[in-house]
Amino acid sequence: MTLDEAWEVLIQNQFKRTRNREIILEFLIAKDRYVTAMEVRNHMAADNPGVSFDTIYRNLSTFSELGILEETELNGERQFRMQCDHGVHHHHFICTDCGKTKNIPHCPMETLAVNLPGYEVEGHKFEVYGKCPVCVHP
Amino acid sequence: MTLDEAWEVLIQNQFKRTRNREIILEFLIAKDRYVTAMEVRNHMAADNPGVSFDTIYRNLSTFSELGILEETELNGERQFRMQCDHGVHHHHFICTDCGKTKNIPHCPMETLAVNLPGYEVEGHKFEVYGKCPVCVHP
DNA sequence: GGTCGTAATAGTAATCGTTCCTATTTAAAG
DNA sequence: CTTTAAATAGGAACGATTACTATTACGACC
Repeated sequence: MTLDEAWEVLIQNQFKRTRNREIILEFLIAKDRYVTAMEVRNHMAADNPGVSFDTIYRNLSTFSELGILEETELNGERQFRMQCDHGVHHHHFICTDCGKTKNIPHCPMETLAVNLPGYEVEGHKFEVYGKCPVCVHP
Repeated sequence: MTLDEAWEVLIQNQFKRTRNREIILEFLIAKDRYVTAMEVRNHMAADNPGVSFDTIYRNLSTFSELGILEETELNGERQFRMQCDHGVHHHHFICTDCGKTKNIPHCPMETLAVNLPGYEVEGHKFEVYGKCPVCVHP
């Protein structure tokens, strides 16, 4: 998702255009991988040393709810990355070294739901961890 | 896994037979679902009100490393349950109401690894969330 | 451009789960 | 029974996240 597309969603939902949000979005677009709130804070500190964690978490959560970001939980931390594939359902391989992700378009639920009769499926999580080709050969 | 099987593994690895461990194991066998450290503590308090979280986490971690327990991360918390299927690789449906789990013997990695050329897969996580048949009709 | 109402924020405190530390206790081997 | 190392209690410390409140800033309207 591009910066313009993200702002379009935000403005459509009556959110204001602030410098903090601009910096957060630019950072996430540039990174193109899962980042922590702390990483966002460290990057923001250059422009706004007094930024509050409240601001960071509130905005990241908002972006996530609006589908601008994807969110996961890794090593006991919330992690965020730009929405890829324009919101089309997918999963990720996540490199445990550099954090880079690779899309996995295939979803295991397609072939699995039939095996849960009587159950009401609400969601699922599928992630593959390991080393990406770059990090395999250091 | 039964209590006897768990103790067999522990004794083989030179761990001592303590009352704390007995209570933790009995609790987990009785529950047959993912539980938090806090739930373990609350149950232990009846027998041993002064039990320390250090003791609980240390033992749960030990059990997990020895394959006596399975561990996952749910809602930002570590959760533990008895090893099922005698350690044969599997996944879980987890009921978001009662916490009960249902085994999913099929693993999506069987059909997927081929699509990650050059990548070194180290692990994966696959969980399905929703309501079990009992919780669908309250 | 100025004013106004509300969203957004900074700064800080509080919470929660987990881990660390150290003196004491206990299992179990001799 | 003694001995010794493992196990534990109790509490402090930690890191991530959330909550609170006074202040600031966006942007709609005039």
